[in-house]
Amino acid sequence: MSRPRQVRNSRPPTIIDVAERAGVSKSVVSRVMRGERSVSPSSRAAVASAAEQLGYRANAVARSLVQRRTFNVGVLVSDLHNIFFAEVLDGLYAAAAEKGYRALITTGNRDPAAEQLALEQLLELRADGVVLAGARLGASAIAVVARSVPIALVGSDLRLPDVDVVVDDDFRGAALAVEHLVELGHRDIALIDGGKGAGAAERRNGYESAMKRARLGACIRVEPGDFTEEGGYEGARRLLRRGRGPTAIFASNDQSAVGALNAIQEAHLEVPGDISLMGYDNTALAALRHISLTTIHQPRRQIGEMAMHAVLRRIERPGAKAQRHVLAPKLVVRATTGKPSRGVRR
Amino acid sequence: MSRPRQVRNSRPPTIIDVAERAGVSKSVVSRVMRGERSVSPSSRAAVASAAEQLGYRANAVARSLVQRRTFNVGVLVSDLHNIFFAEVLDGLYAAAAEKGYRALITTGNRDPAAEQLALEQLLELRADGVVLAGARLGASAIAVVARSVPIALVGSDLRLPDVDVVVDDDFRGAALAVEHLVELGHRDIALIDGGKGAGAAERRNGYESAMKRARLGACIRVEPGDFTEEGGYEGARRLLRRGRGPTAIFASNDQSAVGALNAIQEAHLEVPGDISLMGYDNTALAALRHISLTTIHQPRRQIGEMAMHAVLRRIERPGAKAQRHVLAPKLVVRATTGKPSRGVRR
DNA sequence: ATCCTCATTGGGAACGTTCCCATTGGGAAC
DNA sequence: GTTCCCAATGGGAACGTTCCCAATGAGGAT
Repeated sequence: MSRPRQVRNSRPPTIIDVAERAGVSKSVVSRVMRGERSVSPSSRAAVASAAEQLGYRANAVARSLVQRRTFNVGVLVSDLHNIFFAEVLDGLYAAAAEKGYRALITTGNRDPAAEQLALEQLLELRADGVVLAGARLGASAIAVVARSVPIALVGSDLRLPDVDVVVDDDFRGAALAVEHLVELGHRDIALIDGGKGAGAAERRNGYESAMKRARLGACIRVEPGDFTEEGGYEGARRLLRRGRGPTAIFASNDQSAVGALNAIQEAHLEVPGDISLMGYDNTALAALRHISLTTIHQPRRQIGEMAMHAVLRRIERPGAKAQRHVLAPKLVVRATTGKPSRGVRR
Repeated sequence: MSRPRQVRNSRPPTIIDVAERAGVSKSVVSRVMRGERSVSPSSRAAVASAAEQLGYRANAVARSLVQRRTFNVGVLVSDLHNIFFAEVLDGLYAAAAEKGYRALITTGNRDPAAEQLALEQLLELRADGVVLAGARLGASAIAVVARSVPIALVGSDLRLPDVDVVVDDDFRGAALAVEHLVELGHRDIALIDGGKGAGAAERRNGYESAMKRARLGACIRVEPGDFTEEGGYEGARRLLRRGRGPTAIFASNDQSAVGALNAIQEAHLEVPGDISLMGYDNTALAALRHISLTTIHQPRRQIGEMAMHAVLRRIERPGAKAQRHVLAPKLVVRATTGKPSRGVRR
């Protein structure tokens, strides 16, 4: 009685299988695979052909174990729905690839507990470094992790020891917006706030400070909001309801600007004829010709690149100090801003 | 002369360090960590406290090596900028977590060569399975990989052996759109095509077939497009330029519908008063109150869940056959569709 | 009292690499 | 012809787990 035929999807070939077929030792195969040069041309050819025939693929798991590093950098993104992070990820990827690392993305879906778990798993996988993009994680949790692995933050401006931070200068960005509107001749410039959202506080401060600098301190008006379309809509409605509405609205992000746009149209006002509108972030939304929103651009891709560079730098030089990197925003003028109307409004 | 003090950031603790401190063997520690129950309460407590004190974290790399599986499922996303995939990823994640796996995301940034490389790396990392979401990879490349690891496709409807496929029934979805418009009384319903985009061909076929079924075969008009805003804009402009324009435009995706919306407004036509407009995908764009686009919804999250389930199923039962899973789309009526105007147009 | 069972424990092999060190042999230098 | 050097090679240890098997001993059944 014969054994059942071995149907097993035979294990993937190892370095030893390749060595046998090529008639060399495993050391030689290893050297060829790693591209070392102290291998004779004939061995090299034999190994290459044997590997090809067997469909050999290096086992990164075994390699990571012995090298005690993975060349993986974990990226924890709070929210993949937020298009803002897509471009940050591009930068992250590109910078990692350039230095021979891979970026591994996970997400906690805006849930702090899930984020904590995801981070934990990244560490179990022995990621050489971690980038937290917009993480909702508590500062203490981050501080703990920072002791065991290089870590960089994007979006959240926490000041922790041994944690790199990459942020856009939101204070300056908001000032740019105000300056643009002032230059056009606006004085009654209202802000729709971002509440507790990332960067909201800085944007509010930037707005207020720029207004004061333009001697418009008396015109400061901050309407509550929350970075959502709904919030922008409600905020704008409240602003327009009051007796003397502003001639310009600066929404703290594009999303809420679009909401505001809606409220403005419902009030039968023209943009920018009757009222000017600005957003922040320069998302794809703002670029839609249908919306064509004047906004502030953050160098998203560059933010990603810098964050990755920061982590890689500290991976390769364990002693190096973490830093705070601040990037400059840019004004993007589109169709929603113009000179204030002198005529009747409302 | 004393040696320089050991400044080295001492290696992370291993199972052996924990064992020593707890006064048991490494086997016991391993058992506690894996939650096995044949461990005495006292040992369990000792191990737990030792691990806690040392800040021990299991090394997934070592575990994966000996178990010859990683509990990782690689997810290759063609484009993180495409919000469509965000929700698919949610489903993917949820389904993986539920079964004790993790999803690891990578991307090729729409570049086939980069995708190939990313896939290769996923396999080197020994992912137990792979999900390709909207991959631009060639069928032959996928077929090769499918021989060594369970793989599922989302978005691209390739029919390959040993490859699970999860797709929305785009044919049916397009028919839903046409039926909705016909019900409202439209006859001249034009399609703005999606070119070579994923699902475009099926949507076109669904449109044509539904038109014929409604005895409107003579009214079929397919305008070239490419799933972009620009393409939608140009397509709509061409449609409106002709003598007798359609009373309804069905754009093959939301993005191009927004472009079309723009062209319509430029032509000083009202939506839906003068002309009705539909999109496809029910993206966040369509939901903006400012746009409020009638569209076809794909069960994105469910698509992700099914793809992950398919892969996990074949990971756990290596013999299992791959399948093709087709999900049903849904009509979402918003503000851009209405009865055709009898009056003058243009 | 003796045997058996079962829960608990410990030790060693294995996973597939890389790294280090020793060995080999051929050619250059003397 | 001897010595030396260096390129090329091979073998073994190590990485940190899991898994398997053997050993131990307590307690129940006889």
